[in-house]
Amino acid sequence: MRRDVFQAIADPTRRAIIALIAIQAMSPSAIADHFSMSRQAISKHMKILTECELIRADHQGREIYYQLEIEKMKDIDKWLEQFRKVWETSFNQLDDLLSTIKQQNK
Amino acid sequence: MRRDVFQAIADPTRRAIIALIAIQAMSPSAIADHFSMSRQAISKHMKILTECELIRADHQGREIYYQLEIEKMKDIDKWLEQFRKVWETSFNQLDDLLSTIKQQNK
DNA sequence: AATATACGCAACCATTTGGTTTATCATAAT
DNA sequence: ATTATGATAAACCAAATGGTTGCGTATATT
Repeated sequence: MRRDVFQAIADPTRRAIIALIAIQAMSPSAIADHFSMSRQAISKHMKILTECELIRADHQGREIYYQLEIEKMKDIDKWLEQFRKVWETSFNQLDDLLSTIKQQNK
Repeated sequence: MRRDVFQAIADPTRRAIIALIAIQAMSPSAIADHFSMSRQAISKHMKILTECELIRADHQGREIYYQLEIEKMKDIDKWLEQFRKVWETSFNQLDDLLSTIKQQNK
């Protein structure tokens, strides 16, 4: 059972959950109200998100407030970093220019 | 069959492929040499990456060179944007400070 | 003390995923 | 013309995924 950030954010429901609790910590039931899905299904998503440490559980009485672990989101950013170098320089435009020249010389 | 960037990068092999061809366009066979996996399996990954427009096929004779569509990678960056706001401000440190104060007041 | 609420776990199920092997097709080389 | 090479497609399979329902348990409420 693979359990990393990338697999976690692959599911659209989980991405929506992340966006929800980024604003404010929420209980599973409260989250479930936002989806047409059982509370148990949400619980499973919360488990996956917890396992890859994208969220943290904060027990308060019989309720559990899940909070986004924003630090972990940076993992995605870190992975993107290598590509950001490419798209921030104008390599692409340069490529396009070069192939245009090649075409013209034919 | 869902086919979006997030589902595409969920698989570690596909992430490795993306990193490979980011440097230089490559044929499926050349890519397959980097993995202990059949050429056909790589082809399937290329198909998925193509379907979500993360890569582009460049046919040259009987070979196909796959190239990263760097623009599409920005989709991930765009999604991250909303969270970047959170981690770039010092909300987290503030939270930590507040809970420390709460602890001390007990 | 009895009841209601919030939650997670287990068992189950259909579908998807990620690989395999075999077959087919197109281009290149002999 | 024949053979070799590069690639996809199809059929198949085990495992993972994403949901369900039913149940047990802890905490609140009455």
